[in-house]
Amino acid sequence: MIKTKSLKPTESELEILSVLWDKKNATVREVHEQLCKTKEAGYTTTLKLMQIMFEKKLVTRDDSSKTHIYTAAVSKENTQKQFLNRMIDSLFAGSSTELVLHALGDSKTTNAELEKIQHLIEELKHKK
Amino acid sequence: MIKTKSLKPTESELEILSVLWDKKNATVREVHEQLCKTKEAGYTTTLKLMQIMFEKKLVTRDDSSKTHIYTAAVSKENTQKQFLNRMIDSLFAGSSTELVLHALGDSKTTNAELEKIQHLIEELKHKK
DNA sequence: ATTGCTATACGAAATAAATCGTATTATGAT
DNA sequence: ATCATAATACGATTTATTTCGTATAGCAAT
Repeated sequence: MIKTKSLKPTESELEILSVLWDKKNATVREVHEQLCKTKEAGYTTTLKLMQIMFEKKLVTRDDSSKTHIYTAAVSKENTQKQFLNRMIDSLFAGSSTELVLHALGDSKTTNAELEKIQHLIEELKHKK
Repeated sequence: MIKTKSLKPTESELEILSVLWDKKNATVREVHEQLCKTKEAGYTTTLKLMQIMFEKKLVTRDDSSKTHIYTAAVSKENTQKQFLNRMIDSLFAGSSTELVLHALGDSKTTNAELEKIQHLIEELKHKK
């Protein structure tokens, strides 16, 4: 088992990671443009954030040319898992089922999606 | 629709809320004892936190006697919903299905629980 | 080479969260 | 009434996070 020194991205870092997951890799400017669509932020703020993330090793970068190119260093899957688990522990008494019930109960999930979930559940049941 | 001025509890505040949800109401000491089981913290730290939560109206309290009695002022359900939504938005591209798939895929959910979820899904499907 | 543009580096201020020490006050037992 | 105990109040410090101004450097066009 790999020691995944659980680095916990902050909210802002998460936003940046999302962009990087989406684009595979991007410059500070590209990330910044993307963020601006939803929130208000100065360019140097984004830059600083990404530099800090680099120090924390949340991202890597290619600095061979003047304009650096950033890439997420943590996988979306692991990060999702990490947040999910934290949430399940702190809010759902450790029961992932409770979380699922809430997530579904609330939402306007389409039938197609519900069926997708049903399939997964069938698989899981048989795997036991 | 009630204006749910989205108060966002911090991690520490969430831990305290959990105790209150569990116990219905409790003194600072009771909350503190509970927290100590899992983490390290000074009594006055817990006290201060709860005082701040009182100012933020995350909790109410009965201060008619010297030892105040605290009660959660936000419901577990709403708080769960709020965090779930935030998480779905920021990490699962707005797709609650994706979140559910992850939550289930990862875990050692029992068959009984899986069936519980299946029932809910059936209900949801027919409600359309 | 100088100018103008765009980038990074870096420090420092502003804000938010968590922690704790000390002062004060209420209450019950002597 | 006095004392000991246990509670709250509150301010100060520390740490984390976010924000941004300013300095500096690369690069292309003139």
